[in-house]
Amino acid sequence: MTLSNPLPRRASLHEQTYQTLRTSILSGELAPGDRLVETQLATQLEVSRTPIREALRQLQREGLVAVDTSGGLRVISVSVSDAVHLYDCRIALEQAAVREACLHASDRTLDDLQQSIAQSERAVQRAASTLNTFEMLNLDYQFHRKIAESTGNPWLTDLLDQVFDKMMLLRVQTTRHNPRVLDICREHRQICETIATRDAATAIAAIESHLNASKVRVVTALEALQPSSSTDV
Amino acid sequence: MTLSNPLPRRASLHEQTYQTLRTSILSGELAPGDRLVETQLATQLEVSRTPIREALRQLQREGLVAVDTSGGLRVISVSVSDAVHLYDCRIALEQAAVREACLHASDRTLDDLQQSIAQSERAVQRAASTLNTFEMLNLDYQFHRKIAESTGNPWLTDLLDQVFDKMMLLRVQTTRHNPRVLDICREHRQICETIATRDAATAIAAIESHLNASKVRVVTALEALQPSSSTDV
DNA sequence: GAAGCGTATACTGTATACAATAGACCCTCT
DNA sequence: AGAGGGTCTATTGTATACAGTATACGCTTC
Repeated sequence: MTLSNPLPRRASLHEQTYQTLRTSILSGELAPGDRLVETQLATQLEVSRTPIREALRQLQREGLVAVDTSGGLRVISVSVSDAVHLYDCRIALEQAAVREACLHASDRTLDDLQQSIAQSERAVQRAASTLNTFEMLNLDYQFHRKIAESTGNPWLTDLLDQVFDKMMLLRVQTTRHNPRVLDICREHRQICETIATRDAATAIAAIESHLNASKVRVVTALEALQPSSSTDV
Repeated sequence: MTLSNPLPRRASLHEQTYQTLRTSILSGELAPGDRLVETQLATQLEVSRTPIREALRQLQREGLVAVDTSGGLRVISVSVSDAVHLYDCRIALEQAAVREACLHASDRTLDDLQQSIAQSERAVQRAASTLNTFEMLNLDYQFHRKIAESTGNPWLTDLLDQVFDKMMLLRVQTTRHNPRVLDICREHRQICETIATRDAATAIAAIESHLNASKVRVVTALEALQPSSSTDV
């Protein structure tokens, strides 16, 4: 008799703490600019400071938190120019992603991609009034992430994850109304179809158009929030 | 009487430890596959385990070390397919970098870039027999990094830094002979000149050509080291 | 009221202790 | 000789203690 599955490993406290803090930041519960105080977090999460410190070091390296002038850590704040810069990075990486997806994605993967768009559409129609911003942004990024994954390039996926995290922060900072949900699903479907044709040039043009439109929308929203920033830019 | 400079802040042990470990990994002193044992590192660096753990968490998030099946940390090992994938990411990001550099780099910055190429050439000619691999790769990556910096996009620079680190690891793994040093400086000069013309399409073509040549060289070298990998790919 | 100083408290950086787990080594049995 | 079990040692995960630094608050002086 052989046992086919090893016993499940319980996630370490440090790992659980990391996930909790990361989700809290990306959902906006810990807001940009908030100071992260080890002793308070340790009390709230009912762990010692050790897993807090270790999780914060990882979040620091990810760029989601940064040291302030007094040595304390704060959630980063994403400015208009950050938004532009992040979109530039994103466009570069996602163009590479769709090009590689045209070359390497299996038919099975493309089917999965189509399925997940359909699921997103159904989820959005069923729950349009109850999905919060975090959840809807997650649907958006999950689509893009699946394309990256379909390239078989884990480094590309990891780099894009970092960009998506910061854009999540940005979008949480800006979104007081729902993104144009059905439009986005339609654009996703269009991108997926161009990938399925295996025509890299068309797919690249489609993703670029999609992201440039998104860039304009987000940057405009950010500038509307911060009139003084727009005059500085 | 006012004092114009604050007192210098000494780097924390955690920060010093991080830099030491990172340099040891990138120089090959801690080799790919080596296990990183907290207690031993703490003894060697004469600090407690705390700054070791914190530094290792950051290196883990950077992807330079990874957890093995038993929960211990090891320096990652970069395979042929990793090499290909990293070059794909690099090409995408560096094409964006040269395009933005054509748009945004100040004339002052371009002069600085030319100067640093000249310095590299002088350093290489003066010390061709004594510069080690790490130092020479550093000169190479410094050039590329300066282009990224000239875009004014800190996120792009950070993403590229991550890619460069892993390629440093890869190159340390493969380099038993000097890279073609003078050829690289000539290619760098050529890239810099195309950026100075502010012609993005030409600059993009130049960086792509440069990186594709490098990709072929490095992948070939890796495959030569690992004959079994080439049959698997 | 505002500014400056002193004190108390809170926070951060680091070392150390304890418990759980992994790995090495030795002994016994087949 | 090889396999299995037990014990010892080393390592990792986590909590706690201590020292240095930052911040808040209260009091005094102008």
